[in-house]
Amino acid sequence: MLTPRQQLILSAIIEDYVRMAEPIGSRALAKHEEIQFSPATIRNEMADLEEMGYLTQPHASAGRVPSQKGYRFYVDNLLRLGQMDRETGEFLKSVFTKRMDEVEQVAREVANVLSMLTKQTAIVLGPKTDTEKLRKIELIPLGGGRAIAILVTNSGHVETVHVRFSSEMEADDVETLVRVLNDKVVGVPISELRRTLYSELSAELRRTVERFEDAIAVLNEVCHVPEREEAVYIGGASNMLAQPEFHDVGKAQPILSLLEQNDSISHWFPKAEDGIEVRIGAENAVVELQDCTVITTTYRLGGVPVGHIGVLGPTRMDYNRVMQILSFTSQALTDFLTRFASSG
Amino acid sequence: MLTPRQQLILSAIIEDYVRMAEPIGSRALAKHEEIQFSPATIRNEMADLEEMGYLTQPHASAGRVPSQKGYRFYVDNLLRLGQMDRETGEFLKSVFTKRMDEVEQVAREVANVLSMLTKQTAIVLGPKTDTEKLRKIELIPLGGGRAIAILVTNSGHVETVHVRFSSEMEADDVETLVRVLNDKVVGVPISELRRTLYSELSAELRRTVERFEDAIAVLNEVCHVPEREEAVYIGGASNMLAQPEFHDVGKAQPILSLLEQNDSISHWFPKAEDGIEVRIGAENAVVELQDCTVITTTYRLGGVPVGHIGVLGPTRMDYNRVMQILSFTSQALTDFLTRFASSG
DNA sequence: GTTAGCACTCCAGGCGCTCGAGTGCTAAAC
DNA sequence: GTTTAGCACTCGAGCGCCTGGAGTGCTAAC
Repeated sequence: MLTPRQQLILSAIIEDYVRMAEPIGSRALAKHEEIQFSPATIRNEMADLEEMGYLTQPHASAGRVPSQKGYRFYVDNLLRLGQMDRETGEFLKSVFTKRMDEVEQVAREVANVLSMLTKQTAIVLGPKTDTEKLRKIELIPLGGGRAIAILVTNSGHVETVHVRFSSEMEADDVETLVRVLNDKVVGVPISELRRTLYSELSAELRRTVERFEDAIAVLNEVCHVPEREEAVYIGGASNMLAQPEFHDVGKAQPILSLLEQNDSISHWFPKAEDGIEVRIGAENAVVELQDCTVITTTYRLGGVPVGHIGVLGPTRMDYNRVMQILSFTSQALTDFLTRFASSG
Repeated sequence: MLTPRQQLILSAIIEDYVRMAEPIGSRALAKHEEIQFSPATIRNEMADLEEMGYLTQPHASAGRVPSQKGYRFYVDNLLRLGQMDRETGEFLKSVFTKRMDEVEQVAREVANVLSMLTKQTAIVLGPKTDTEKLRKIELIPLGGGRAIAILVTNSGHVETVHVRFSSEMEADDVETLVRVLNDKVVGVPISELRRTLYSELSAELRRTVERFEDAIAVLNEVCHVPEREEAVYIGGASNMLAQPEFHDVGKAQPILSLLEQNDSISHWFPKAEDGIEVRIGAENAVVELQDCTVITTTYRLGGVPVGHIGVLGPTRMDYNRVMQILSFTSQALTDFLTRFASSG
C-alpha cells in the first residue's frame, strides 16, 4: 500500500502531467503548495513509486510519467469527485432546456456538447427502444409485394421497417392485419414483440386473413426491429488530433478509423449497468485503444438503463473533470428523457 | 497555348506526382516510354511551364510539382476519361445488387464504397425527397398537446415530424384532420406541401374542425418537412490522414473538423446540376479546403437531380480514376433509385 | 527521516559537413 | 534552329558532433 505522502505525490504528478503533457520532475513538484518536502525527498519517493510500477520514466534523465497502474490507482483511490464548476453546470443545464422533439436530435446534441466540454471525443449509444411500449402499428402497402411497417412507441419514437412478401396482398387483408396487430400489440414492449406476435397472432390470423403466409412474412420482418443495433452518435472525433500523443498521424489514424466503423463501436464500448466505468489503456479490449482511456456511464428511463454515454481520449485525461461532466450529463439526460416520455 | 510536347510533359509530371507524392525531376521523366527526348530538353520545357505557372518548384534543386493551374489545365484539356478497370466496375455493380430497402442505407453504403475505392473521403448528399409525392399522412396524438405526423412518399420514404399545439385536440378532430389531409394531399409533391395546405385546406378545416387553430398549428409544423436540410453521409474521413500532405496533424485537423459540422457541408459542397464538377484548391470557397480538391456529380431520379456524391482529397489526386468512379457510381445510383422507385 | 550537494545521464537543438538529386547554362552536335 | 551532353552550382536531407539544461541517484550531513 502507498503511504499518504506517496499518494499525495502520485496525485500531484498525475494532475500536473494531465495539464502539461510532459514528464514531471521533482523540482517542479516541489513548487506545489501542498507539497512541503524538498526535491530530494520527492526523488526518493518517486524512485519507490516507479519501482512499484505506478510511474515510468521515458528515459534516464527525464521526469516521471504516470503508468496505467498509476492512473488506475488514482481513479480508484485518490480521486474525490468534487462539485463541477458552476459555469459548466449552467451550460449543461441550458442544453436540455431547448426544444428537442426527437430522441435522435437529443443524442446528437449530447455528443456534441460532451465533446466540446471535454475537448475529447464523445460517444452516445442508444437509447434502446426495446423496453418502450408500442402505441400503434401502421402498415402501408407500396405495391409489388412491398410495404412499410411503421411502429410508434409510447414516448413518440418512430421505427420503420420495410417488408416484402411473395405477392400482392389484398387491401382487405392488409386492413385486417393492421387491425389485428393493433389489437394485440398495443402496450407490448418492443422487446416482447416477437413472442407476442407468434403466440397470440398466428391463430387469429389464420382465421381472418386470406393470404396467411404473407401475413406471417410481414410479422417476421417487423420482428427485426427489436434486434436492431443501438444507434451511435459521435462528436468531436477530430479533437483526437489536438492531443499531443496523437500528433503522430500513424497513432491517430487507427483510432479515427475505428470510430468510423459504426457498428463495431457497441462491441468494445464498456457498458456497465451502473455508475461510471473507466477503462484505462490495455483494459480496453481493442488493440486500437491500448493508449486510450474510455470513460462511460449509463442513462436511464424509468429506472432502466436505456443507453450509454462516454468520452474517449488518451490515457492522459482529466479524469476528474470528465467523470464529473459525464455523471452530470447522464443525470440530466435521464431527467430529460423522463420528462420527454411522461409528456409524450 | 501549350505545345503538344509541353502537354505531354505536363501530363506525365502530374501522373507521376499523383503516384509518388514527390517532386518529379527531368531524369525520372525521361525514363517514360512515351517521352523520347533527353533530360536536358525536358528541363527546358519544364522551365517554360514553370514560367507560365503550370508548375512550381518547392526549392531550387528539387523537381517540379504541378500548380493548381497545372491541374486545372490537365483536367480541362489533357484528361481523356477512358474506361474504368473491369474489376472496379464489377465491384461497383455488385454493391447495387444487395437488398437495400431504405434510401438511407443506400446512401451510407455508397459513401463507404466510394471512400474505399478512391482511398479518399467520400460525401453523399441527399437524396432530396422534395419532388416525391405523398402517399399517405398519418397523425398520431401523443397527449399533452403533442403528436407525430408521419409522411410516407410514393417511393416508400418515411418522414416524421413532431408537432405541438396549445391544448388537447379532440379525437374526432384528429380523425377529421387526417382524413381531410389525406384527401387533399395525396399525390402532391412534398415541395408543394405548404402551398397546397394553405390554399386548399383552410376553408375545409374551418368548416369541419372544432379547434381550428390547433389544426393550423399542426399544418404549420408539417410544412417544415420540405425545408429540411439534405441528409449528409461521409465515408472514410480517416483516409485523409493517410495522404502525405496531411501527415502534419495541423493540416488535417481543420479539414476533419469541417467535415464534422454536418450542416455546413451542403454550403460548400459544389452542386453542379450536370456532369462532373471539379474544384481545385482555391477554387473551393472554404479556407479549410485551399489545398484540397473536391470532385462531385449528381444523381437523379426521374431525370431530375435529387442528390450529389463527391470525393474530397488533396489536390494531388488521381483525377482520372476518381472521375471515372464518380461517374459510374452516379449512373448506378440513378439506376438503382429508378428501380427502387418504380417497384415501390 | 530529511535534505543539500554533487557527479552523472540523457535528450533537444544548433552547427557543420557531406552526399545526392536536380537544376540552369553553355557549347557542341544534329 | 533544335536537341543534347557536360558541367558547375544549389539546396535540402541526413549524419555526427557538441553543448546546455533538466533531471536523476547517491552520499554525507543535519
